Amino acid sequence: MTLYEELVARGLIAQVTDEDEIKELINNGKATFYIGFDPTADSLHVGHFMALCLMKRLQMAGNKPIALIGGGTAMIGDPSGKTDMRKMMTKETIQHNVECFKKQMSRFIEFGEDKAMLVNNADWILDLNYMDLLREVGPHFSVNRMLAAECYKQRMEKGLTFLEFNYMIMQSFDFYTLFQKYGCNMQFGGDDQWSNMLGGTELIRRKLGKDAYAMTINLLLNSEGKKMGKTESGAVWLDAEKTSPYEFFQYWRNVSDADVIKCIKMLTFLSLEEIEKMESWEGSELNKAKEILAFELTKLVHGEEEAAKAQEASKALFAGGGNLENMPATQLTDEDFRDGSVDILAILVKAGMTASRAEARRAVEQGGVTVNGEKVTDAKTAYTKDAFAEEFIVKKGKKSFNKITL
RNA sequence: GGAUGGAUUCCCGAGUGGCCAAAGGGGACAGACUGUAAAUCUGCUGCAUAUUGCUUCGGUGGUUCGAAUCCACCUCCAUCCA
Repeated sequence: MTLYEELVARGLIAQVTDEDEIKELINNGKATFYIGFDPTADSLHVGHFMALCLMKRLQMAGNKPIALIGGGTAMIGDPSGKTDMRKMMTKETIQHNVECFKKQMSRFIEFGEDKAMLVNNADWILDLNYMDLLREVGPHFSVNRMLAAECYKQRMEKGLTFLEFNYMIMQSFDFYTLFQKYGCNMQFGGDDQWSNMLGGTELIRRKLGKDAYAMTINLLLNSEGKKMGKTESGAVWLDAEKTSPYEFFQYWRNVSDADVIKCIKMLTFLSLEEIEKMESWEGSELNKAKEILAFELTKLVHGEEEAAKAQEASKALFAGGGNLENMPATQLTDEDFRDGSVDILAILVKAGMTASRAEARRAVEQGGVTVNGEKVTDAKTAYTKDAFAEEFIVKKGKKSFNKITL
């Protein structure tokens, strides 16, 4: 099976500019391709992870990857897929994020001579001269056509500033620059990047009369059509400090039936034969597939050891028995004790299980809180230090656990 | 620059002087049912040392016994005209 065929089988490919040519290039390791990552936060998320996996797959087939960090484009903010204007980030924040991205990326992709290359578009975007740029690339963009692009269409109702409007031009300029500097002939990205990427291939064709190609991968959407990798409290981060391996594991353990196989195909490196077997699983059997998904992903992101720990903790909590060592834990301090005791509400808040005492009270009143398996019915229930000498496990709802220690 | 319409709680959206911590829907959270899934039903949804107090309807001032609601100025957004 060729690489291209595998990508298709995994449901990764969304759109391509020239299928035959792209097949020829990537199957034979002749592509030098880039994927852009705008440092909009201080950690990568699942979407980035997918792109990095793609990079790896292509690299294994002999293609040359360039990871581009958008230290320059982040100054503008990509309007694609956004309904509202983005807050402008300060230069300091962007710089900080760039550093975080670099660190995290090097965990997934090997950079160096004859390996992958890491570049930052701040290096060529920041020093651009407005007039020079306008004269150089301006004539090659038709405003009429840009406005018709899908990524701007959505914004025509809500409003689009000139700043954001320029994003496509800068991204195109990136491709144009990499093409000349490093012979980069392909760009990959999420499907929401399609119009921006086409801008680049067009610019290269018009300015240099050469062909460059673009290919987008499907966004990871759940069966309801929403982007995956998001929770109520924000994105599922790859940084263990922001999303613990346990939380990360749980996120994937809890995907809905309809999405498991798709996630395994798109995100893991399990062989297609193995996945094919899982596709016949039905009903509660799918739970096995979810466990595999959660374990494989946690392993890729946090390493095998952390994945095993997370799995163990999850088993202990949900199936009973097993090792409780690795469940989320909270340590109380003297300040948490008032007159020698802490009440249950304070514990829930301290453990981050509820946002406020009022919310904690509601959970207790509705019968959603247990301590060591016993339901707490009175919100005034308080504990002295002695209570924490033994194991003290609070459970809120069905899935939220925390071990409380002194 | 001009005209018009807007900004309400996590989101959408009602409310045009007291009965407003603010309808309704969505989401989130909790309960039942289940498989750590989905669907469905029920409850719940500003905060707090809690028969009360405090903060919140874009911002700042003002009118009033009392303002999300009235007035002034400002900021931002949309549509049309330039």
